[in-house]
Amino acid sequence: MELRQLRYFLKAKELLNFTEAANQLNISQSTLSQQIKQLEEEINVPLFNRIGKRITLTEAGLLFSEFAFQSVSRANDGLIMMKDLNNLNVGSLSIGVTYALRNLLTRALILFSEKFPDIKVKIVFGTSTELIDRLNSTELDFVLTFREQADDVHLRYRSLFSSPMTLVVSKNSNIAGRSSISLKEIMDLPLAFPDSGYSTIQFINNLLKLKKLKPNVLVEINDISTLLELVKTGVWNTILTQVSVDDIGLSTIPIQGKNMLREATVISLKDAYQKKAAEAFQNYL
Amino acid sequence: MELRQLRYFLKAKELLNFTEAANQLNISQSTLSQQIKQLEEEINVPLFNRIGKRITLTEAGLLFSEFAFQSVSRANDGLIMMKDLNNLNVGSLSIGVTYALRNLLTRALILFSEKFPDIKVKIVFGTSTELIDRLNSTELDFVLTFREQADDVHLRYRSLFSSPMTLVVSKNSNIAGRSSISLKEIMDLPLAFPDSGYSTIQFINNLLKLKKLKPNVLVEINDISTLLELVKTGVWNTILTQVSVDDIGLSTIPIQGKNMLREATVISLKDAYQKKAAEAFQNYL
DNA sequence: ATTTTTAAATCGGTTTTTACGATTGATTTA
DNA sequence: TAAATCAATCGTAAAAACCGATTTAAAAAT
Repeated sequence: MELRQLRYFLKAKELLNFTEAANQLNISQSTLSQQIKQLEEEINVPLFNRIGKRITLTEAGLLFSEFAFQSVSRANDGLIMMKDLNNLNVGSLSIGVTYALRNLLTRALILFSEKFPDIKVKIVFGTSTELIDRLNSTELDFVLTFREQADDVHLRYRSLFSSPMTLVVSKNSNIAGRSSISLKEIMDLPLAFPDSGYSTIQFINNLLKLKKLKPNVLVEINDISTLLELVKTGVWNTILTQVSVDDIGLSTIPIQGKNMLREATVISLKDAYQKKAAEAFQNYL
Repeated sequence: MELRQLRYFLKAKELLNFTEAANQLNISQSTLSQQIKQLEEEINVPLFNRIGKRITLTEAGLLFSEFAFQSVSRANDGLIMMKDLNNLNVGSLSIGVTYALRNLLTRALILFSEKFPDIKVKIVFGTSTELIDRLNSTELDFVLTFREQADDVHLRYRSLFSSPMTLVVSKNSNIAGRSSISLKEIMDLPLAFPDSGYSTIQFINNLLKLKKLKPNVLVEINDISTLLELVKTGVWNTILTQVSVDDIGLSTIPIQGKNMLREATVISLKDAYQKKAAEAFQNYL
C-alpha cells in the first residue's frame, strides 16, 4: 500500500469514473485500473462494484476511503508543516549565552521576536564549556560567547565584533574620566570580581598570572547584575568586557596592553543542519 | 512522498542507526540512505543531523515524525479494518497486562477463547510504563492496568472497576478475621513485597513516604505467584490490590484510609482503529 | 434489433524507480 | 595506531509503474 495508490483511489471515488480520474491525475486509464486492482488485492476486498461499465463504491470502499483520506491528509499536513518551518512560521530555537553577552542577546531577542512571533526561543545562560557541551549534544542550536583559545574541528566560529576589557568604576569615582589605565594600576584598587567560573575572569586571571600581578579582590560574586550594583556604590571596581557594561550607568576605562580584546563569537556545530530560525536570529546580533 | 519512505524514516528515527534500521526493514543500508535522502529533498529540510557517523533527529525530523506516524498508522488501520471485515472469525489480538490483573485477564481469556476459538491471543505481562510504550509502538492492541496519575492525550482510558488495597495474610494468621487494618499497624508486620518495578508497589511506597512510615520488608520478589506462596506459609504478609488475590486461598484485610482504591482500566490508542476482536474481548472483562 | 459510443480491463513493451553490493570516507573503539 | 563501525555514493540489476493499443462489454443511439 502506497500513498500514490490511496491518492488514485480517492480521486476515483470522487469522480466514479476511471477515465476522467486518470486524466485529472495525469496518468493513463490503464495505469489507474492497474493500481486500483493492486490495492484491492492487498486489502483483499473490492473497493468498487463493476456493474457493467459503471462503477460504484462498495461498503468496504466507503469504510476504507476514510482511512485513505486521513493517511493522505496527514502526509500532506506534514509537508505543509515543513514548508512552514522553512518560512519560519513555526519552530523553536535554543540559544546558549554567557552572562557577559546578555545585553547583546536581549537586544537581538526583542527584534527577532517582533519579526518572528511564533518561534519559541529558549535561552540558556552558562559557562562557555558547559554551553559547548550542550551544543555538542544538540541541546542548543548555537552558543554566543567569547572566542576561546583552542579551536574545535567540529565547531564553526563566526566572529561578531571585538570588545576591549575595561575597568568598570562608579561615575563618581575620581578616576572616572581617565582615557586608559594599566593592569598594574588596577592592582591597587579594591575589586569585586565575577565568579571564577566565567570565562572573562579566567581570561583576566591568566593574564595576571603571566604578568605575576596580584589583584586586590575583596568580593567574588556569581551574578553580574548584583556585581554592577556593587560597583555603582563606588566602594568596589571590577573588570569586564566593554560590551557587558553598555547602557548601565557606569564608567568604563579601557585597560592598556595588547591581548585586551575579546571576540564575541557565534559557535555552532559544523556538520549539523543549521535551522532557518538560527540563521535569522544571528542576523540581529 | 510514499508510505514506504515514511515507514523507513520512522524506523530510522526509532533506532537512530541506519544500518540496524535497514536490517530490521529487510532492505540494504544504501537503499535506506537513498530513500531518506529523497524524502528530505522533497520536504526540503533535513530530518537527521549527520555529525560524523552519528545520527540525531533534527527539529524538523521530530515535528515531521508525528505526521509520518499518523499517516502510516491510518493506512495500517485501514488495512486492519478490511481484514476485520473480511473474516470476523480469524485474527489476532495482543494484550498487555500487569501482574496485578492476571486473574481478571485469565477469566476473560477463558470465556473469549471459548467463543472465538480461532483468534490468536498474545498476552504480554509487564510494568505499566513498559506496556504503554509497546502500545504506542502499536505492538499491543490494548493494555490492562491500573490508572496512573497523568493522562496522555494520545490514549483512551476505559475504567472497569475500583479495587481496594488490602493486606494479604495466611488464613491461619491470628489477624485473618479482621475487617480492616491501618497502614501504621502494617508497619509492625513482617512483609514480603513485590519487586519495586510494579506499579502497585510504587503506589504503596508513595503513600508510605507521604505518611513517613517505614515498612518491615523482609523479602522482595518479582513473581506474584511465588510471593503468594510465601504468604501462604504464614511467615510473611504482603500488600496487593484486592482483585489480584481473589480465589487464591488467602485472607485479605482492607486497608483503612482514603486513596486506597485503584481503578482497573483498559488503555488503548485514541486515534487508532480498534479491532473487532479487541472490542469483543473487552466485553468479557 | 443493430450499430455506435463509451468505459474498464488486459496485454506487451518502455521507462522509471527501487534495491543491491561494493566501495569510499570519516569516526569511534580497541 | 589499527580495527571496527557506519553513512554516503556509485554502477548495475531487478522490480514497478506507466503507456498505447487492443479487447470486452454495457449503455446509448439509430
